[in-house]
Parts: sequence; structure tokens; C-alpha cells
Amino acid sequence: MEQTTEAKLERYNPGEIEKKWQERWAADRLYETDLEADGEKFYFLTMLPYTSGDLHVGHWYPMSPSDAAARYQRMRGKNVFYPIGFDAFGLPAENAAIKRGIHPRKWTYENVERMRGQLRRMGAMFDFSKEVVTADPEFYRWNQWFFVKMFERDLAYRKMAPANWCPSCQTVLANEQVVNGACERCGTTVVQRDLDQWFFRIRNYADELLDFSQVDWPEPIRIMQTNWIGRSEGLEASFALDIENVDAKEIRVFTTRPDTIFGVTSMVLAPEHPLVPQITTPDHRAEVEAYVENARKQTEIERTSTDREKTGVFTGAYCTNRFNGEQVPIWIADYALVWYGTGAVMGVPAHDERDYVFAKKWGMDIPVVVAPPGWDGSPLEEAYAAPGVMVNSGRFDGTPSEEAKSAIIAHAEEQGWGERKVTYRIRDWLISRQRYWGTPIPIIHCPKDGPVAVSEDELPVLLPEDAEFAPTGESPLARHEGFVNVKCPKCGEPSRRETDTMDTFMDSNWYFVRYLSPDYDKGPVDPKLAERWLPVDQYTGGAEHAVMHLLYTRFFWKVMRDLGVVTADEPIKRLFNQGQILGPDGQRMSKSRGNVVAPDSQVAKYGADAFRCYLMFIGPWEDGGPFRVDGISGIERWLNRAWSAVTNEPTFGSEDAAATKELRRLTHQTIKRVTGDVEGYRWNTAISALMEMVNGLSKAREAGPVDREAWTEATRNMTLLMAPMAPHIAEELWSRTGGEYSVHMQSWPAWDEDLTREDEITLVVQVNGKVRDRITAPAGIAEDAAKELALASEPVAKHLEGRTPRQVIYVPGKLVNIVV
RNA sequence: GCCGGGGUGGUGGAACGGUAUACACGGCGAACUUAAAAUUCGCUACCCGUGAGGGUUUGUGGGUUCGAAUCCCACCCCCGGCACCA
Repeated sequence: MEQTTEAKLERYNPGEIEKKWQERWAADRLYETDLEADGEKFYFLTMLPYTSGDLHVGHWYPMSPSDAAARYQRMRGKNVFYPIGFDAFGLPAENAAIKRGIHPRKWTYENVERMRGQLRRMGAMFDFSKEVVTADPEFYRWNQWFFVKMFERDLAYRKMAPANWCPSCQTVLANEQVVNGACERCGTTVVQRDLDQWFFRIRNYADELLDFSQVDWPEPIRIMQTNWIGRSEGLEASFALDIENVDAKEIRVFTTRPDTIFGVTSMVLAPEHPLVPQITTPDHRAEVEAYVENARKQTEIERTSTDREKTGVFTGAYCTNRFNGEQVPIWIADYALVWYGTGAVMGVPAHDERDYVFAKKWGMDIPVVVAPPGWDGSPLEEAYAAPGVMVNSGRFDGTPSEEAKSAIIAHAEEQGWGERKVTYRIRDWLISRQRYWGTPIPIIHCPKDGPVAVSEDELPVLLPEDAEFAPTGESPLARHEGFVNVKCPKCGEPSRRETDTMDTFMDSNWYFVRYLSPDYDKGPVDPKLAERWLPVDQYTGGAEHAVMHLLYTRFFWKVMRDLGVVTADEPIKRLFNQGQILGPDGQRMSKSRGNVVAPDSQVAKYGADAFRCYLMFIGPWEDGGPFRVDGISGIERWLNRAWSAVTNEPTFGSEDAAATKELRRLTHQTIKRVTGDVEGYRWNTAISALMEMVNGLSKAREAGPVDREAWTEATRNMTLLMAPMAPHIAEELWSRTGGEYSVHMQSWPAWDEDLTREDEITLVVQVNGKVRDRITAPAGIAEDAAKELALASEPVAKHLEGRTPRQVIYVPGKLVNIVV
């Protein structure tokens, strides 16, 4: 049978070429960065994956574009470091272990092994030679080292704090394990239990963390972090307390509205406030205790919801407002939180919406102290929260309330009734976890010396392999005699080792610093490399980390700076948060939900390049959204068409100068568009532009003989533009057209602005803002000529209906709007 | 609830305050084929109209502007985070 010319050509076979190039790249160590090399460095960081099992679409979605972006920087001539690691400690490993009887270490490291292979199959340019696994003693040893340093500097301290407790399982639960207030395993109602726990003093850095002047981060993230820190200025006032058998002689309360202090009708304490049991009178005790117990069952979100009515109960006790000498009843209410301000809130019904509703309900007085404009002295119909003029406020009457704020603070300071204070919403970071699979906290509790740090040369405190990590009353480490029983490093007395482990956010605080020298054993990082490579130039990761991880890591960096480990003030110069890819059900993709999409079958069918590009094509990276596999055939067609455009030469020898100019314009316009899109991480439109280029090449080929030089310019540049996004096919096409290995070491193409310009424009003609005509005009058309053309248009004349234009607006090169 | 983001054809989406719906999926029609797949070409927001053409449309309602998907106000819905999932 006769073969056609087409059939002789080799077809695009992703399975074959992807394997071939991945092996070649690995053998050549193409992606191992020489950290000592000269040239401009670029540290490109993508958030490290959790070792949950198989790499799924939820991993490919953030990693495909970040890999493309790192490759692009490399083509821009930078010395790019693009490392990878594994977030290996945490709850899921322990859950898997309990469920299946596998040791968390075995489960985790088997996953790491599998994920490594899957990452290579993506064709990602990760430098695996600098890999970090956070469960390695050589990594967590430095978590401990930092902890000791922080303990010595009083940045780590211990205090009582509540934890979710399942009375039936006798174990601490993560928030995730509490479903509607009950234990997810046994359904028992979860209670709060106070435990001695470790905290980091992130509040010491609160003001510095509000300063974003040294970073280029998206505004929404800066706003969210600013709100999370929640700095507010105001007065911390003391209200006099005179109750028999109560030692405290005052209640301290923080307010941002000192101008309303004469209008206080109640003092509201958090149910957990230490004074509550002391001041509650016997006749109110039962009610108060019931309320406290109920409050402790609710989540903070429920408690502080402004949607529902305020609730509270009277303790039977009173304090005195020193400003006006009035007796103020002391209540407790769940919306007051012990950890915010002083754990007490003033009730001012006239000037707070919900206090107003509360006072109405209980028939309490509503004294006005800040008069609304034009107030006639009659009772308010609703709370008035805006500024006004002070009334019923003694010496401050007549003062505008905004001025009165500082005057009242000054007066309080003079009288010794309080002082100006700055409060933060952010709380110190609770780092203790009563769990096995984490970094052991390097502290020894001595009956005589209290908590004593393990000395640096004893680090790491190894996590014992033979612990019983099934759920029991205590941290699994607490029942491991060999681990627990030690001698005090100070006095040698028999002591107990700390058995809590660290929050895994500790690992993500600084893993990117360790990447630079994962084997360095004289400190967390080789100082020379830290100086040369930090801070990170570009970080990409999920928007779900906008606050916690990204705020903790900024905090921890400042601690490292103060310890002399690093020098800059910020860890990450530029940040990009991509959206989250959701399962086909519109829910977050997670193994526990059972909605993860494995890419394997798609990759086997269409190739890694197609799958990477598809993920980049489905929409703006920052949006995320539900994953559907529907459109991947469009990417497959595009790659096939690109393949044949490059491998299958057209008939050469064009005499048509206009066609050649058109082809070159397509090339240079595409270079310009793709460059802009890649710079802005607009992958979907970058790929659209490349699709349009391939379509344009097909048209050019069909239109007749093509100019050889212009065609070669087009296909070579197109191959280069595809390289970051589709690294395998680009390498193959590059080598087939005689390009020098590797395409990923070539320079990113430049465009010639003159060649991108169109000769003609479409002049849009509007009458009263409605499009009535489109006229083709020369690109450089003058304003007068354009207006003349527009007014001469037949459809325009029809719509003018003989009326004389009042105004003619001209938008250069685009549009004429005729207004009548 | 609070903080942040979003809502555009049948679907994913495109659009410096200036041609709404690029690019792609799907659908319909055609070519090639014994046939299917693949490939290629054409059509495809909605309504009225045989047609030329006209009208409507970017979650809802209002406003600013010669001109609004884009800016402002109010509302509805969806997504992320809310401190022990990571």
C-alpha cells in the first residue's frame, strides 16, 4: 500500500520523548544549582508538599506553573535555585498509623519515596540534591536548637492553655477531629481541658510584622495579616473593686472608646476570667457556673459572632467607675475572650449596637455621653457609634469626642486610674502538641530547677522509634519510660523530659533556609550561603496560607535575624498566592474527603506536558476552582499542531512581502504577549497566545509558499516560548530543528516593537455610546481624519436622524463617539 | 459572624473606563474514510425578523460618566482563612 507523505512523518509521542528527556536531564544534572556560581541569583520557592501519599492534582496545580516560572527565570539568565522538600511531621501520619498499624515513620518515608518519583515524572526542574525531609533528625535537630535559643531569650515560655479533650478516648483532639462539638472517633462531647503548654512570643514582634515596606506582596495578603495582628490603641482603665475576701482591688478593662467611659452601665468579664469564681455571689453561683460551662463548649467563632444577640449573666458583684463614682454591675458574657485585651469589656449601651439591644432586653439604663449632631436630649432610637460632642461626662462636656479620647486618657493617667495602651488581637503562638509524630521539645523538667533546656551538644533529642502512639490519656511520649526519665542537666537530680512535640508550622517556618545547606552541621545554615542566597526572591503557594504560615514564617525569620543566623529583615521578597484547585465536587481536594484526582491516567494518555499546560490553561492561577478534565483534548490538539508546525516544513520561497510581514508580526506579537503573561503569571492567556500562533502558522502555510527566514524565526521562537510550560516537547522540537542542548539553557526571546505594529486599525464608531459602524483605517490616522470618516459613515447618518452632533469624542486609534 | 477574594455564553474562561464573549471544551453541519477514530473546514450568547437589520445581555437593584463587566453604594450567592488539617 502506498504511503502518503503525512504518514511518513513521525508523530508526537509524549510517552517516549518525556521519558527520554527526563533521563537525560537527570544524567546531566541539568537542574542542580551551583550555589557558589557567579551571576545573578534567583531563589524560587514553592511550598513544600505534605507527605500524604500520592502526588495528585492538588500538588500539580501549584507546582506546574511555579516550575514554568522558575524555568523562565533561568532563560532570563539568572542562576536559579528551585529546591524541594517534604513536610513530613503531623497528624495524618499518626492517624494512618493508628488506622493501619504502620509506624508513622514507615508510612511517611514510603510516601516520600513514591512522591519523589512522581515529581520527576512531572518534568519539574527541582534540585533534588538539596532536598529536605522535616522528619529527619538532621532537620528537626535545628528546630530544637532554635527552641533552646528562644527559651534562653524568653521568647519561648510556658503557661496554661485549653485544649480539646475527649473524655472517652482520653486524648487531645485537633480542631479538625472535633465535629459539631463531638469527638469524630467516638461521638463523645468534647470538653476544654487546661494544660501547661509552650508558647512563642510572636506579640513581641507585632509592630514589626505590621511593616510591609520591604516586601512586594499582594495587597489582600498584607491587609489580612494586618487585620490578624489587629493593633488598636486605647485606654486600659481600672475599675475599683471592694469585695470582702477578694484580694484584687480593681478590674482592668481595655477600651478603644475612652470617650464613652462615662456611659458604662456594665462590666463584662470573659467566663474564664480568673476573678469570676471569687466575686460571684452565692445566689448567682449556680447560674454563673452553668453559663461558664456552656461557654467553654462553644467555638470561638460561635462566641464572637456578631450575628446573634449578646448573652450574659450577672455575677451579683459590682465595681466602681472611678470617672463618675457610679456602681457598675459585673456580668460575664461569652463574647469576651480572656486572651484579648484584659479579658474584660465595658458595656456602653448608648454607643454600641449590641450593648444597646442587650440593655433594652434587660431594661437597663441607656445614658448618652456622646451626643449625635442636633441631639435634643431624648432617648436614642438606636446606638450611636459615630463621633459627636461629649455630654454627661463631667469636665469633658462640650468637647468633640475624638479629642476627648486622648484628654480622658491623660486624665486617667494623672489620677492613676489607667494608662494609654496598645493592644493586639494576635495571640502568642501555642506551639505544644500532645502528639508523637513531631519534633520533641528539648526541655527537661527538674523538680528543683524547673524547666531546663537540653544543652546544644546533646541535640538532637531523638524521637524514640518504639513509642506507643495509639490514643491514650497522655502524649505518647509520656509513657515511654526510657525517653522520659533523665537527669537534670543543671543539678543531676532525677527529672522528667518534656513530652510534647512542636506544631508542624515550626518546620515550615524555616525549611527554605535549610535547603541551602541540608547537610551543614555547625548551625542551621551555612552562613556564607545564607548571605548569598537569602532572602527568597519569589515564593508561590496556596492562598489558604495567607495568614498563619506566612505570618509565622515572617515572625520566625525576625527571630533568626536577632539570633544572627540571617541578616535581612524579611524572608520573602515577592509572594504569589495561587487559588486552590478543588475536587470535581467543588470541595477542597483531600484524601480524607476522597475527592482527590490522580493525574496518572491523564499523564499516561496525553503526557506530562499536556497535563501541566492544561492546569495552567483552565483559568487564572490565582482563582483556582473545581477541576474538570473536559478540556485537555484542546491542549493535546495544540501540542500536536505545534509539533507538526515545527517538524513539517511548508513550501518555501514566498514572493509576498505582505504575507512575510504578517508572519513576522505574528511572531513578535506572540513573544511580547507571552513574555508579559509569564511575568504576570497569567498562564492561561500565555497558552492562548501560543495557540493563536499555531493557528496563524497553519493559515500561513495554507496561504501559499512561505518565506524561509520568517518561518524559521517563527518556529524557533515558538519553541522557546513553549519551553517553560511544556519542557519535554520543547526540548525535542529544539533538538530536531538543530538547536543546541538544552532548550532550557537558551535565552528567552526578545521582540522588536516595530515589527509588532499593525498597519491598519478598526475604527469603532458609536452614536451615543452604541456601536453603529466599524471602519478600517490606517494605523496612524489623525484625529480630524478619523472624525471625518466617522461622520461620513452611512449607518451613523441613519442613527443621527438629521440631528447635529453636540460633541464628538475621539479615542486615538480606537473609537469615535458621536453624542447628540 | 469577622477578615480576604470572586459571580461574564451550554462549559472553563478573555477583555489599560472605549468593538463584551479572545482562546479552548462541548454541540451542529461538511470534507476525507467501506466504517470508526484521528485530522481539516464552517457555524455556534439570547430574542425578534425570510432577509437586510433591529433589540437585549457580564449575580440583583441603584448611581457616576459621552461611554461601565471594569469606578461608587446597597443587597444576594459562592470560595479561602479564623489560631491543634497542612
